[in-house]
Amino acid sequence: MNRVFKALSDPTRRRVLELLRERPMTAGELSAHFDVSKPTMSAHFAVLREADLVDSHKQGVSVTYRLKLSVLEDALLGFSQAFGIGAPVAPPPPSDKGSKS
Amino acid sequence: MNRVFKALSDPTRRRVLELLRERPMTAGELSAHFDVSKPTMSAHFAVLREADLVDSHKQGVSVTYRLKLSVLEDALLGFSQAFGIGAPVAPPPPSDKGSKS
DNA sequence: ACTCTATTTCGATGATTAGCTAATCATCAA
DNA sequence: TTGATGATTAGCTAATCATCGAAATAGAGT
Repeated sequence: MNRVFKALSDPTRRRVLELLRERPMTAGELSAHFDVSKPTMSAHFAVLREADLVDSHKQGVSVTYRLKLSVLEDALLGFSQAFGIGAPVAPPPPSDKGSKS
Repeated sequence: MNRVFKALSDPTRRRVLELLRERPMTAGELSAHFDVSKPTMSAHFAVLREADLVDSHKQGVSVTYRLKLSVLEDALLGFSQAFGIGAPVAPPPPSDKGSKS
């Protein structure tokens, strides 16, 4: 859990997570959004992987990263609750009937 | 906001915030909970102050630290919402019946 | 004015981190 | 097999960080 907060302490990594929120992306695709070298981005990815905030799988020649939302959720919500902040809404069931998004 | 996450990235500082959640405490009182030197604790306090997560005021010879919950709230909730996690707690205390401070 | 006590500031040190370039690995198409 | 492309590893530097002991600052009480 410390690793999660450590991972979140860098703006570049937070931004990566935000990008990944939309859709899974490859390393190169993600890197294109930042003004740093590929190796540097690769290191950021490693930190995020270490924290279990993303998973990666190789597809042919490229590596696709995917956000593990539940891990982020658990860390943030867990911490928030310790402070009485956050009566977290149940993430999975939007408890809405009929309509879809 | 980056400062907040940086501040949160250290376990000692997170623990300090948790202690402060219960009640305001003096620097010495807080330090007694940790196995590090006073100067080190003082540095941690400075980081928390920088992040605006606590405020400090001197009372006689000692310094009392108080958690600024709303700042922590805004940071955590703001970030969480960007991910669709957490429909946070009800908005801050709607009525100020204490009218203290 | 002196002397406690509480806290912070002042260097110093070892560890970690983000960044780079160059090199390497892995996959795929000729 | 060669060549091209995507990604990571290796090796480095500079900056930041957590930590310390010692010294400086600030009140309170004598």
